[in-house]
Amino acid sequence: MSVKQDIKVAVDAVVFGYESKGNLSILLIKRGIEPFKNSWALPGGLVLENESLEDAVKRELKEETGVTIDYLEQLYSFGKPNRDPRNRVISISYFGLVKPNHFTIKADTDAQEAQWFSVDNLPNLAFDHQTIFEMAKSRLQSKLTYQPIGFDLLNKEFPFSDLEHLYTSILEKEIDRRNFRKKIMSYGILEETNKMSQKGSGRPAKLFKFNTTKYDSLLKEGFHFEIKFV
Amino acid sequence: MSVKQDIKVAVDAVVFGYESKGNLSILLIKRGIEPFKNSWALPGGLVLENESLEDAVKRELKEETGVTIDYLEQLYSFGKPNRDPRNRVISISYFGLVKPNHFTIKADTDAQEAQWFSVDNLPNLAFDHQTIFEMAKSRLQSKLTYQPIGFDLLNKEFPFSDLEHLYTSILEKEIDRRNFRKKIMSYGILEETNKMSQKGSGRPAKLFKFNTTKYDSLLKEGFHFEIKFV
DNA sequence: TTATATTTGTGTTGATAATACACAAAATAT
DNA sequence: ATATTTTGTGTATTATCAACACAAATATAA
Repeated sequence: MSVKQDIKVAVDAVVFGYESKGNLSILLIKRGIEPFKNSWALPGGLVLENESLEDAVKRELKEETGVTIDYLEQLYSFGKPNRDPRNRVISISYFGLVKPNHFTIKADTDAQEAQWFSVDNLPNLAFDHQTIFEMAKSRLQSKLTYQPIGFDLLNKEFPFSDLEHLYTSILEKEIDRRNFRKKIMSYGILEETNKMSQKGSGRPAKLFKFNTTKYDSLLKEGFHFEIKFV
Repeated sequence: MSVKQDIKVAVDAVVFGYESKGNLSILLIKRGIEPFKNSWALPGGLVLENESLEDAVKRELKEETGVTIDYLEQLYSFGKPNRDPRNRVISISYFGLVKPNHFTIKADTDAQEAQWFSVDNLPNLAFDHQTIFEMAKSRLQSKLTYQPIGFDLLNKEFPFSDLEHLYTSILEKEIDRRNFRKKIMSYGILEETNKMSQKGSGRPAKLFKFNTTKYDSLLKEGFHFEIKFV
């Protein structure tokens, strides 16, 4: 019983960016063709015959947005028969993070419009992209608590308070600043630089950087990153 | 630049079963055709045009093994260009659990051979199925610690020690029996029956059952299941 | 220039949860 | 009847979590 199968395979990416003072955004592109022409959608597209899924996402992101991705992992695969009105398309979705110094959009010739949208002010999204976004947001929230991915949303050097604000705004919870700092510091994965933050109203802050090497070596010893809240 | 895409979409399932005293197994089928003819492989196959991914897994499992699944979730999608030597096939893999009273294999007319294999004595697997299995095993190990899925590997009523052995053998770690029991009991998700285990050499044990309703209501109050170890 | 507002930086204490630890009771097998 | 296996249970110590407030450094406004 061999059935001729005609299913298209696409990838889509939910790419998060974070700016100081609680502004979490994702990258969207404006569709140039039907269906959902002129709607906003997640960047992505069909996988080519000879590229891996991850290569496909990276290529599409480059073509459509020009943004350099700092962290990428597979999210989930969506395959309901009618998620695309034309024909059957299954989409393997990816979860990405971008540091602020990589925010700049330079779309290729392929260029539809690409733009950052604050997550709490999203336009209507094409296809089932709203569902995909929601899963990505919830993945982001839960990952923050057991993996130090927050640092992939901050520049290499950052004041400690940026990390605080990142956690409170993304998890939508208050934290005790002293306990939070004590906890993070106790892990020894932050390295103090001798620089200070410049701008800003208030006392200047020391800049820290995340020490990847240290984190990796701790992992090998069975270290377990975990941030719980009130 | 529209490229004609010809990629096949398949599903595969890593289905775990657990028997008393530390025997963790997965379901495999013997392939009837090339490539990898007569090799063992994960149950699965091509997705039909009009069925969802999850329906496809369930159908394949029924056709190929006849086993009733007690827990099913998506695992990961594998899409390297040459994972199938014939043509490009991406596989959406699933993670399943089966209670002992559903172990019996009754393969359909479709029937290749199907069989349970102890996880520490697996044959060589077709395609990249070894990789898929390893990811599933590691998912099982980590899920055990933060979600009460162990109960989907036990019959409805079970002696407490079955749960103990399940944890120690799957996580390959020793536990303190008293502390483990104290912890699980403190959650109030186990209900005591008035039955006792019969067979077995040693003191008979009370039988418990997992109270799904209670667990669900606790979840709503922000309850967080967690089992840590030495 | 003085006062006000904003943000950074820091310790201690009490409460809660995790860990370490051993032996008697009930059954089966010899 | 004796030995073996498995179940069932409590306490004391230690580590972690949670609650809590104020001074120092700078920018802004009066």
